[in-house]
Amino acid sequence: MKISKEAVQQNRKRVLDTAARLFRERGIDGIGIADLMQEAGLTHGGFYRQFKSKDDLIVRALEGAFADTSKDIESRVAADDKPFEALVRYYVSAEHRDDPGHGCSLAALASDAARDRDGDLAALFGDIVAQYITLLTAILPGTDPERKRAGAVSALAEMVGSLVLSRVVPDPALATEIIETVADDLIARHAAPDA
Amino acid sequence: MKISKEAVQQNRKRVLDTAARLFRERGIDGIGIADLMQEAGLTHGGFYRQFKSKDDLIVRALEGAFADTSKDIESRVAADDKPFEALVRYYVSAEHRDDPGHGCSLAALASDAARDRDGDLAALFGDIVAQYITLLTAILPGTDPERKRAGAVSALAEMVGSLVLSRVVPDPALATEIIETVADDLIARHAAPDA
DNA sequence: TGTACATCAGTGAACGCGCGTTCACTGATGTAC
DNA sequence: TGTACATCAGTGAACGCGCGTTCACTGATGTAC
Repeated sequence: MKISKEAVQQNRKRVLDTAARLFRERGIDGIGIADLMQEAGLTHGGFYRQFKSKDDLIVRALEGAFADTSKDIESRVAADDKPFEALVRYYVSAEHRDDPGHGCSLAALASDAARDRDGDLAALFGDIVAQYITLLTAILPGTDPERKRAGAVSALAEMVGSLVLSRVVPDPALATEIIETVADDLIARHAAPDA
Repeated sequence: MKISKEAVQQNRKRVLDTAARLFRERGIDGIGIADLMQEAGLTHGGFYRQFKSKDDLIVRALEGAFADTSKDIESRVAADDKPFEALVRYYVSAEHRDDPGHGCSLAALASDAARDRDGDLAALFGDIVAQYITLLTAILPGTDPERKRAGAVSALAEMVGSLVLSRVVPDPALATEIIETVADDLIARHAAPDA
């Protein structure tokens, strides 16, 4: 059966959102087209009328995932008079750690993306890193632009690293210690403008 | 043909070393038993006389990988009068970034390991994280044990994060900036004992 | 506005390939005498 | 020390399964008149 134009758009969006979540939760090789389409309420046969290939879907879905995360972050940061602190508390948190499907793609898929260096995925992740650094540079307290950018780079590394480590550690006490220590450390370190 | 006991041990070690390198270079799903055995100079049929399954190999190979990395680190750190600085320069370096096959398993496979939370792999990675933190706590300058441990946790997050980010970024200038900024930042931050 | 028909999003069976795993076989090793 | 034989690491073909992808088909939509 043919289907209305609105239904087509809804279905496409549902597939993209489902993919964005499942790729982050299970890894790119951890979810197949058939299962993915079923979770989106469709059958696998129709997939190739919407996307050129699985690789095509991967890039489009993760572009969407990053756009969503960015919007999330910007709305939280804009509403706060201590934007850097707000960002850290949001990013370096048990909630973010425990919900990779709706969190930062960088932390969820970085080692996968690092492996196809020449692909579109690496290009996308490179852009994501650059945008995070720009955002962090903008909201870090301080006046010296060079020091702010350096602070942004090392803050991003520490944020992403803490999430990755906290996710890999099975011991809940250690996982919690990592999150709390890093969040406190980042906030304390950047509380005052550089003197 | 049967084979001498020494040859058996050599073959087994060659398979383990090859696996440890290829898993880190290509990811756990990025290398199959047949290709792996061929790279080790054998055929795939004999694999199951040495290992129970691919999962069994994964854990044993990465145990070996971590033991090798530990030995590497300890020899460099012991030979230096500024052990923390030596560790950072070794870990957060372009050489380490460009040779994942002989580098830290945490940075190479963290997002993969994070996904099978209940498996033996997660247990192993949890131990690795705990050991890194213990090592860093021991070699960090300072006297307050609590502050040293907190410094170790956030230093580890920053080190692992910088490697992961630097590997995912295709732009060489940005990749270099990440490595250099983080190494300098960590060393500067921990140059003096806590006051 | 109503009717006839072409379009095409989605269905479900099928294909080909690569992977982890199994198995009958080989022949050098190492042991028993 | 030398000989006969059992062992078993490694070989290569084969199996079963899941995956990405293709394709003939369906039938509601949207268009042409």
